Amino acid sequence: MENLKERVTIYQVAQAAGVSLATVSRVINKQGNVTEATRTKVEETIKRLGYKPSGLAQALATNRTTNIGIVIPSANYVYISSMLSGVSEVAKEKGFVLTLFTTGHSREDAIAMIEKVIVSHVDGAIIFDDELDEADIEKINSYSVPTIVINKKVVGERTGCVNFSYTNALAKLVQSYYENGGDTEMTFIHLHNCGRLLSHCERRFIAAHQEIGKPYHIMNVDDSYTRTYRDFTNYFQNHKKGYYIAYRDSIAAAVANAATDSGLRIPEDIQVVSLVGTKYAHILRPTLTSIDLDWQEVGKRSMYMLIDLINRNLEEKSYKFDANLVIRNSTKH
Amino acid sequence: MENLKERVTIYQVAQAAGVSLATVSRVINKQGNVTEATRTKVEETIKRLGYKPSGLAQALATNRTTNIGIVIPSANYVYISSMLSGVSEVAKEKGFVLTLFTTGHSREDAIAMIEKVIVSHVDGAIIFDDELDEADIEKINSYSVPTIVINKKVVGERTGCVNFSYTNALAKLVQSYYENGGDTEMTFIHLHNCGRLLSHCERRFIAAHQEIGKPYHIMNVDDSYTRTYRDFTNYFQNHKKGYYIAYRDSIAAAVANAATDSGLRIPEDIQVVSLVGTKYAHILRPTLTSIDLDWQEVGKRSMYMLIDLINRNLEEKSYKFDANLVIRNSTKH
DNA sequence: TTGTACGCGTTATCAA
DNA sequence: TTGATAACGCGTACAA
Repeated sequence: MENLKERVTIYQVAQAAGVSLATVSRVINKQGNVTEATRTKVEETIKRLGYKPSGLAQALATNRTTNIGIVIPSANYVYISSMLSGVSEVAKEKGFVLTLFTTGHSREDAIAMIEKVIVSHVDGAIIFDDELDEADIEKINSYSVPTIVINKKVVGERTGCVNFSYTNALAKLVQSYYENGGDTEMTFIHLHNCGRLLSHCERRFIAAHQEIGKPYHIMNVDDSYTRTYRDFTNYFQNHKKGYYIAYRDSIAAAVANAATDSGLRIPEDIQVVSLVGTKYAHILRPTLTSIDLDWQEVGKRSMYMLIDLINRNLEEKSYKFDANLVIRNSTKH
Repeated sequence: MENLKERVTIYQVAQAAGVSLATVSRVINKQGNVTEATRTKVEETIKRLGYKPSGLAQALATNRTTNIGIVIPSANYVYISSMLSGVSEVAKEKGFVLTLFTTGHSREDAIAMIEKVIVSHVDGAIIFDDELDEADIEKINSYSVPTIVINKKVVGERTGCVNFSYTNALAKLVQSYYENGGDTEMTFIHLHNCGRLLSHCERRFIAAHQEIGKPYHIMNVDDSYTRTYRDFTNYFQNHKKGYYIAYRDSIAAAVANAATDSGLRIPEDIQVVSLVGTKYAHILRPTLTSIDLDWQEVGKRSMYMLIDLINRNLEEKSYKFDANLVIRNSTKH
């Protein structure tokens, strides 16, 4: 209420400089039609009074906030912060500021965040949250805030999207595994409530096995390095062979470390794959076979597309990133 | 300009509901003094028209944005995003939204961001950027936006701070190294332009050696896993022993991996320490001796303090986190 | 080149 | 319980 009470307004500047507030406004916005004399006079008083324009009032008057809303899961995953970093870099370059809307695991929460985005008057939004379905996207779209949706195919007048070929890469992985004489059954590590990307992969994993009539396993684990490490350490007491597909590097590392620490060899006894690979996939030892994607690039591209969307010159409203399977030391092939 | 053209205003709701806009405002803000009949009537039209209040106009009228500005380096480090994650969690719990101001490596850039923070009318700010000095903090303070500064001792009427005991932990590390019969010289890995935290540590490292009259090394490296790995791989051709102190996990891992891949043993030949340890310090193999700090907790605490500061009931304006030296497998002791 | 007056979408203070 | 009306701080046609 009172934390900004002494804010200097444009009106006070005008008065102190002996001009009208319109003139001050012109000086601020560097519009022409101001004498060099008055310009310097105004600028001097601005300095002297320590005047800063109110972004709020400017935004209200111009209907532009130079704010971009970004909706992401609150989970502190490396690939998410990489993406954010990419978005942030481009936003900065283009003079935008990012407002963060983090979602929890529930759909209600995600919807509540969408509401906040609408209320917040952002110039555009990037949405990366698996809980939202098309109806929700429709909603934000109906308020005509330009939106780029990540990992969901949806385009519209004011909507574009960025997608990945994860499931294809995964299918290829499964296929080549058996073509190369894979002998033990593959196990997909299921995490509860970990979003659409993972569940799509799981479905594709199952489908790929059904197509070729091979048996497979699904295994439930908590989304935590520590607990997964503990669970697999127990598990490896009785299981000395296996091929495990984990969601992300930390989970895969938990499996790999549990195996190594249990005296099993990678990849001879145990093979591990990380679905969402980050730079840690090649920093960790053994290095992890993973499906790689430059998430920073995903963020950048999304932001570039959003800016084009805002300026109404986005040609291709859909973009697809290739996720590449990179074989490293945690698998035989 | 036109991306929000069809925004429904409170006035239109009032007209459609056949009441005055004051009444609508009361309904929105759930203030009493509204008949149940008119309340439902208004709420119905709000639904029907899909009205959403404008956060901008609300903020302008109330002088409260429910936005918190957070100034952080653009570097995509794990500890920074952990911190951000902590801030974000508390912000969400308390009904605030985060606006991100990322700074580059230059001081000018950091100052420009401070300007933006002031313009943006946030209710408070958390500043975690090593480029800023006290004069800059003074400045933001003079605009009376409540501020929590991380990693810089500065308190004031509307300013608090959160600090760490990194340098103490580092001094202890050096001391105990020589007490335990450390034989090879210690090498501090210097990164250019990597902020105050690192340079403070470096100074403390040097001082600790000078106090006990021991020689030491400073080594320059780029702030990148790949390049550091490459440089050390070359370096280890001619150096078969050493104790290296790196800024963060990735850099330490680069040294450790380069050593291992060059056929050297850790910790027998090469010892490595990570200054800013994150969860990867114990995921990586060998596990890294590091100075640990719960950065998420740092973020949380900062946000809690900021909220208290905003509400004018922050008792202790300075808080210090203990950074703990954790010995793991990358060092002998 | 400069100033006047109105609009942006709310909240809040008074009257009614 | 309601409804005018004045802020909030700024941008901008239009007039001077």
